[in-house]
Amino acid sequence: MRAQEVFKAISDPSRRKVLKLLRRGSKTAGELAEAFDMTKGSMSHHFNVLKAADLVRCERRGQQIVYSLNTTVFEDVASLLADLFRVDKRNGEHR
Amino acid sequence: MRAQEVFKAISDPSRRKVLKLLRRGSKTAGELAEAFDMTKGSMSHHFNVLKAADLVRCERRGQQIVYSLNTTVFEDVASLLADLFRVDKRNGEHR
DNA sequence: ATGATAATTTGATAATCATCAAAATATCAA
DNA sequence: TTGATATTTTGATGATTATCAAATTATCAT
Repeated sequence: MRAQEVFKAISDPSRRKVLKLLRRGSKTAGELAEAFDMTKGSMSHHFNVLKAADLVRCERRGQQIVYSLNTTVFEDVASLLADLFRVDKRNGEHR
Repeated sequence: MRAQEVFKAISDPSRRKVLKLLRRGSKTAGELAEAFDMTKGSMSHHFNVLKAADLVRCERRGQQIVYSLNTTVFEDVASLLADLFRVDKRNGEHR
């Protein structure tokens, strides 16, 4: 997993909203786009960022493309965060 | 806690490196800056972003300013992430 | 007060990012 | 194959961000 791509992806509020919408189950690109006040082109850009971070999966179903949450990445992100905040007990405070 | 500011803050590799350096204990602005290939002014900007997100605390000690990790935010971020990925069991998949 | 050191702030510039409108691709249905 | 629908891709633009150099603030020591 690329920390860079994951953190960048979730740093945008629109993309976090997409993730939240997907918690209830998969949705088509159009259904997701309806929930936003921006063009489908812009939404598609956000989908790409989320895909690059492997936070969502997508699958074509006829004319539409169905997006779903990739929950397997969650553990990776969680441990990465834990790592970031894990205090090293061996060394003390600054003098 | 502001999700926006926290996620933006940790989306930058330099700032994540600062957090990692602080795991071992507090450090002065100068000590932190030494570990990077950029001016102290730029580092100061990054410190400000981390402070705005409440990820670090700082305290003046004589001529220097000592930064330290604020671990209390960690739980907030963790639960925010968990929330983001929590799958809602009530509703099924997309038809 | 003066000079030295540590750090921040400011103003400018270059790079990245979000967004839009329009064009392109893919699938379906007639 | 033609038209309609769903989505993505492209090219351009404005906004945000990272960075630097220089100016500023704060503290200490003399």
